[in-house]
Amino acid sequence: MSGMSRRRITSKELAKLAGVSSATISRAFSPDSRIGSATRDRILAVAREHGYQPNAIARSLNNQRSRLVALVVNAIGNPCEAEEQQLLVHRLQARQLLPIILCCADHSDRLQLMRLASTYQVDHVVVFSDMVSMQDAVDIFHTTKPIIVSFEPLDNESVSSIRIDGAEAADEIIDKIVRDGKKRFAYLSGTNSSWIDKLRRKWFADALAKRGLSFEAQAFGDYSYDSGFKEAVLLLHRDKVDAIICGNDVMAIGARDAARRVLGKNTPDDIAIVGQDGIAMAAWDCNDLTTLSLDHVAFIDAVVELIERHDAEIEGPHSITLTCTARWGSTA
Amino acid sequence: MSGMSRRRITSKELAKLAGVSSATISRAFSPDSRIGSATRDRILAVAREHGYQPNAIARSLNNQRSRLVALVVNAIGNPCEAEEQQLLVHRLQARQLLPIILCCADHSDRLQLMRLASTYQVDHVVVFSDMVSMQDAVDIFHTTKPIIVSFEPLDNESVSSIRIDGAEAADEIIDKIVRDGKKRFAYLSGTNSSWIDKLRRKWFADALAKRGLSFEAQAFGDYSYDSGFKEAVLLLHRDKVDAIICGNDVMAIGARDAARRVLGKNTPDDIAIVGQDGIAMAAWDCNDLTTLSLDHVAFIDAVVELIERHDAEIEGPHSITLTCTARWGSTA
DNA sequence: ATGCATTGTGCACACGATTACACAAACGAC
DNA sequence: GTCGTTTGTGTAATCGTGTGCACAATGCAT
Repeated sequence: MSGMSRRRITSKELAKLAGVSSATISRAFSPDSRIGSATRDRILAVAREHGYQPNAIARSLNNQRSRLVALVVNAIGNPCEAEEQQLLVHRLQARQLLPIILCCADHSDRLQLMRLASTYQVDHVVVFSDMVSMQDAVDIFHTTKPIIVSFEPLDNESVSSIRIDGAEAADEIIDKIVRDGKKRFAYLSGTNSSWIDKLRRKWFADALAKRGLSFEAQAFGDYSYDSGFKEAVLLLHRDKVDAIICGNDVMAIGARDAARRVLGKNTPDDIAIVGQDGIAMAAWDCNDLTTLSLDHVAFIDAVVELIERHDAEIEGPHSITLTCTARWGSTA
Repeated sequence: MSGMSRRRITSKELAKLAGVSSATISRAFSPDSRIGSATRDRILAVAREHGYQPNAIARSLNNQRSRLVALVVNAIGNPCEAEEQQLLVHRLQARQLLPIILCCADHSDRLQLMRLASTYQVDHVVVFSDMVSMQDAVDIFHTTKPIIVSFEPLDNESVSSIRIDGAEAADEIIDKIVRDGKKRFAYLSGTNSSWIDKLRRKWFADALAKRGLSFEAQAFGDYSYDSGFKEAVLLLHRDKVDAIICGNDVMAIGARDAARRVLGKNTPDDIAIVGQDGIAMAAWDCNDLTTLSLDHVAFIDAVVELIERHDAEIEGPHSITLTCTARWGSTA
């Protein structure tokens, strides 16, 4: 417990101190290896005394297993992903896996960043971001056996994926809004054209089509409050819509604020606003959003299940489908 | 570009393919090493063709430098830290450093988690969380030379830190509220008793004392909207306060909602509510919070500066002080 | 032509662990 | 007492790079 020693002690040095060979040190730290229990106890005691812990970098090199997991995300701050990230990080930590965050803000260095991470021999890759092409991810991480991804289903033997189905819930929501008398719908996308965005838009477009309607206008934001606010002003003013389906909850809050503040219109009477994701903030009293909600716990359960399959070296990709539900607030 | 090769190619194999020794391969990838430029170009071409990239794990073992950075945080979702995390991650990535997230939710395994990370020979440690004692961090990471931390100043030769000063801004805010006629103040803490919480409370307590006032009540939340909501109900109802200083912005939003919803009181006339952090959400139209704001960019600049000093092996700890400012909204 | 500095490359070892193999000791069965 | 099995430990190779040292080749000045 001297705490002052600058350098980390190595297994060979500890071996000398304990009067054994370095192989025995290693065995003392591997639960299922042949070693006398007296020897193990003595070694662990000496190790504790000198603050020894096996070097995970060296172990990874030998093992061909780093216990590192790359998480590819759009952003850290944005709550639409944050809740899932938080859950996943906890689950990984419980399994003694360490998450490396790859934050892919702008396109230029996304690939370079992923290449850097692949260099660290990560055991798994979870792609949360809809900004990165799955094909790119596969090309870069092809060495790490199959890849765990989410959202985008890719016909590749080495990719497991999670599919999301919100068609039914979207239908319920559209049904309610149409019955409330709204006629002119707009879709406010979160990205210019990502796979997940197209999918979500289709759920609502299909529900409208079923009733002989379609989107009168479409706008593109960037998943942020500010973009929701700005685009909503245009949609309401220029396109005279009375219902806006937003790509996520944060933009929906921005749109609601814009309607109230700039045009003096209130939900749900003058205008209907719908979010997507079902983040905690959407349920706050000041927001009370109607939203197409995904069960985050179930989602992360699915991710963890895929990772466990991968860890157990079960061959072949696997696909899990989750269903969204409508969560009702006072905005639609 | 076959993309089908299961195993990663090694430097020795590439050496055979390029007709050189593995040492030369290594040199081809090190910018400042003695190697013929023709040889380097040829090697890089062959490397690209076979998808070779040097193994960072092996390099780290040899280098004694992992280029990994441990980020110790309270939570990922909570916006009060998220903006800083996001900024820092980008800055680290730009320096080719990979962040490992340690999310310290409950106390039980915090230390174990940090020990696990220290095993990976991280080059730097940034402690954002006020839930972990700096002394623990120092004990665990003492091998990674000095530690980069934030907030808690610790008298330790191996710890650099960032100090935050919000006394003056707190004084401004209290001044305004007192001039508005508020008399009974409460402080709503974010944690039971963390170092940063005590510090922030003191800024406001001092400002009150200067005017012959003090906190009439104190409550403890957990930095969440729900805890802000719940505690505010008690403070307003039971303790009849008319001003609440909150430990962060999210709790302040919860408190504002509680005042409005449960007791029908509005800011700033009936009651004053103040947040801390200055997150983007606080400025949203629906919130418009008065808050003690910290310049996140300046803060992360400071963190990066400390990391750079550390990387350059400049000896000795260093301390940087940042000043908060008052950001005015309609809640106080 | 000789001496010396510079450049380019290979050899071999180090980094710190894990693990197949070998071997000694202990043990039980007959 | 002998053989076979189990148990515990050491030896040495291995994981994939980086790098000090040695050495050949080249360039340049005299």
